[in-house]
Formats: sequence, C-alpha cells, structure tokens
Amino acid sequence: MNPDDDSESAFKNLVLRSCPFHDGETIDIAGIRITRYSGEFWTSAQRKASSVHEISYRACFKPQLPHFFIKNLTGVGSRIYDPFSGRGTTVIEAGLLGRQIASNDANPLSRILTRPRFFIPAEKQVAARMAEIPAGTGERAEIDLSMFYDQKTEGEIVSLRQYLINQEETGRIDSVDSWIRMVATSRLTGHSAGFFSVYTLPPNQAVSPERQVQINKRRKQVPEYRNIRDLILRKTRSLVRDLTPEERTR
DNA sequence: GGCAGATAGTCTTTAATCTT
DNA sequence: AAGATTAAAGACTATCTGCC
Repeated sequence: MNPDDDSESAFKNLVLRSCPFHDGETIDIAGIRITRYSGEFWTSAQRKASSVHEISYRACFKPQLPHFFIKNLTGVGSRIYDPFSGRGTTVIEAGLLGRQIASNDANPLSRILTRPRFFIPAEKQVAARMAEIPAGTGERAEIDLSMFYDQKTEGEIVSLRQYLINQEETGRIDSVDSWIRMVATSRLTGHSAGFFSVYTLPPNQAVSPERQVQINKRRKQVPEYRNIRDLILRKTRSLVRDLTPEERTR
C-alpha cells in the first residue's frame, strides 16, 4: 500500500504529540539524559544529496539518514564506523561532514565501490589513463554474455578487466585505476544508454542470461556498441559535479 | 532562462516459487 | 491451500542536458 501524504502527516503528528518535549531539548528521565531529534528522510524533496553517492547498488538508504545522526550526535574529527558498509553511503557522508571513518563489509564489492570515492582523481587523469588501456580485440568473456553486450563493447570490458586484474596482481593499482574500476562496475548493466549493456532491468536488479534473451526478443532489440571509455568519463563527470574543490582533493 | 526530452535512481506491482 | 518470500518487469519521477 502506498500511504498518501495526509495519512503520513497524521501519523507524524500523532508521534510528535505523544513526545513530551521539543526538538533539540534535553530532559532527564530516571537519571538518563535524553535529547530529542526528529527529521524526515523518505519524501522526494528530502532526498537530494551529493552526486558522489550516485552509484548503483541494491538496497541503499538516503544519505540524509546518516547525515542526520552524524551531524547531531558527533563532532568534526570524530570517527564514524559502519560495520555493514554496502555501497558506503554512511562513511562517504561522514567524510563529506569532515569525520574520520572506518568501515567493513563481508562483500568485497563494498570496498571496490567505496574506497575510490575518498581519493578522487582529476577528470584529465581518468581520460589519460583510459586512453592508455588497450581497447581489446573483441574478445568474449569466459561465459556467454552476448545477450547483454555487443561484441566490441564486451571486448573493451574484458580488456579493462584484464588490465585491472594485472595492476592489482603486480601491486601497481593506484587511485586512478581504482576510480575507473568503481565507475565501470556501476555501469555494467542498466536500463538506459548510459550503461554498457543493452536495455535490461535497472542495475539494482539481477537478470539471468536466459531472461535477457527473452527481454531482447520481446523488445525486438540486439545489443549495440557502447564506447565504455566515453561512458566512464561521462559518469565520472556526473559523480563529481556537486563536489567543491576541497572535497575533490580531501 | 525556460522548455522538452533524455537519463537513471528508486519504487510499485505482479508472477512465480517456496514453506507451513 | 494459504501465506510468505523472492524474482521479474516496468513505472515513476527528480534531475540533467541541449536547444531555442
């Protein structure tokens, strides 16, 4: 069910009325000091946050949520720890608020997506590095991904992957490589021309190869060439568009 | 500067499958 | 069989971009 605004605000008023003190006010209950804070984080108007958060990931909450608690309950320089970091919303927001951070996650994808956004390269550096990485020769991946990618596109992805694995294994991977890996990972599949794949479900939803064959048939589509270098640069620009010069070099 | 179309992050709905 | 859970599909919508 989708509660309309009226019922939502009625619920909010009920909750606020039942609370005996006002926002920011501290009272003593049974010897425990309690300060009240309230906020809204789910309506569209309150979702706007830094562009640097905008990478695809399943199940992510709004940056305003950690922002609210970090701002009200911690000071500049405090350390914020997130034990289930996911795409890193909490620690990135903490970083933007000038806090120290620590995080971990069982899924290594978390580190791939989070860490590079603390060491943001200049767009020029990303462009120069992308130009150095071989575009490949249309090599296919080990598994059949032809229902998602045009052959040339897939060749570029395979070549980039090989390059990154090689950099990692030889200990040469740097912040520019890591940034490219983060952006490329978030561009792999999606539902618009900004992704490497043909139209598929939005990137927070997985699709099996068999299902994608059906989607292609129904939509009468075949994967067409996508220049992954251009798309990575475009997304790079988009990710940093809200950042101040200080935030970019922090 | 304002409009229209494109983009893409996220939300809702429906279908399929599993559990009790 | 009913209820719960998960998968699939696409809809919704704020923001961006290009154009006049």
